[in-house]
Amino acid sequence: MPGFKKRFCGLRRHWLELYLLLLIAEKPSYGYELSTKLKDFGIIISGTGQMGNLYRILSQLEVKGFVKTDWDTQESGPARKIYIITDSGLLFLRDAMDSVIEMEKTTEKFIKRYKELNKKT
Amino acid sequence: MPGFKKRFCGLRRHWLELYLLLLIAEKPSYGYELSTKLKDFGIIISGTGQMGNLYRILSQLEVKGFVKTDWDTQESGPARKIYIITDSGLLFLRDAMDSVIEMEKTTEKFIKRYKELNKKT
DNA sequence: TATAATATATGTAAAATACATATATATGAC
DNA sequence: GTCATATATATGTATTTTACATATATTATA
Repeated sequence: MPGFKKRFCGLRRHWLELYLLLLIAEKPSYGYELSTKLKDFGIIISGTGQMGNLYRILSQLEVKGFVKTDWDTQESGPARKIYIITDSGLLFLRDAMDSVIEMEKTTEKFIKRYKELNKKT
Repeated sequence: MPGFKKRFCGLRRHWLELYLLLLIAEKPSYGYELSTKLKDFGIIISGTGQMGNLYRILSQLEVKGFVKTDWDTQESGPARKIYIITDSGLLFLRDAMDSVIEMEKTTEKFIKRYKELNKKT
C-alpha cells in the first residue's frame, strides 16, 4: 500500500538523475562541482533555487541507495559531501540506458520528420 | 503579475506537446488518432487515464493558440474534435527545434560516455 | 570588516503526473 | 433487443515535481 507508486513520471528529473549518476560513476564528486559538470549535458544550474533542487535530487539518490556519501573536510572552505556510486546505482544506470537510446532515436526521427514537413511547404 | 510565469518546466509535457504539434502539422487529426500516432515517437498511450491527460494537453495547446479545432461529425461513431495547426503553433515548433537538436546531441554524448566508462571497468 | 565565492540544505506555492471516473455513439454478438 | 466492445471526449483529484525564495556556514580577498 505505501512505498513507491511510480517509476519514471517526470522526464526532466529522470534525465537529471541519469546525468548525475554517470558523472558520479566517472568520478566521485560533490554537489557544487556536479552543478558545473552538468554543463556537459546542456544543463545550466543558476541561482540558489536551482542548486537547492539539485541537492534534493542528490539526497534522494542516496535514499534510493544509488549513491553513498562521505564528508570531505580536507580541502579549504566549507565541507564537501562527496557522492560515490553504488553497485545498485550502476545497475540502475545500465537499465536506464534503454530509455536514453530510445530518446536518441526519437529525437533523430523527430528532426528528420520536421525537415520533411518543411520541404513540402 | 498573473499570466504565464514559466516556460518549459516539465520535459515530458514539453516533448509530448512537440510530438503532437508535429503530427498535427503533418496532418490535422483528433485525439484518439493522435494517441496511436504517438507510437512513432515511442509514446504508448494506454488506459483511459492516460487518454484523459492527452486530451487535457491538446485542449491546452488550443488555449495557447498553437492549434485550432473543428468538429467532424461526418464519420460514423462519436464526433471527432479535429486539431489543426496555427501559424503560432508552427512558429512555436520551429523555435522548439533548438531544444530537440540539443537533446539529440546530449543523448549521443551520454551514450558515448557511458560506453567509455564501461571500457575502463 | 565587508563582500564575494564556495558549499549544503529547507520551505512552499504552483504546476504536472498518474490514474479513476464520467459520458456518449456505433457495431457486432447472442 | 440488449450486452459487450471499440470508438471518442472530458473532468476530478491525490501525489509528486518544479521553481524559486530563503537559511546557514566557511574561507579568501579587498
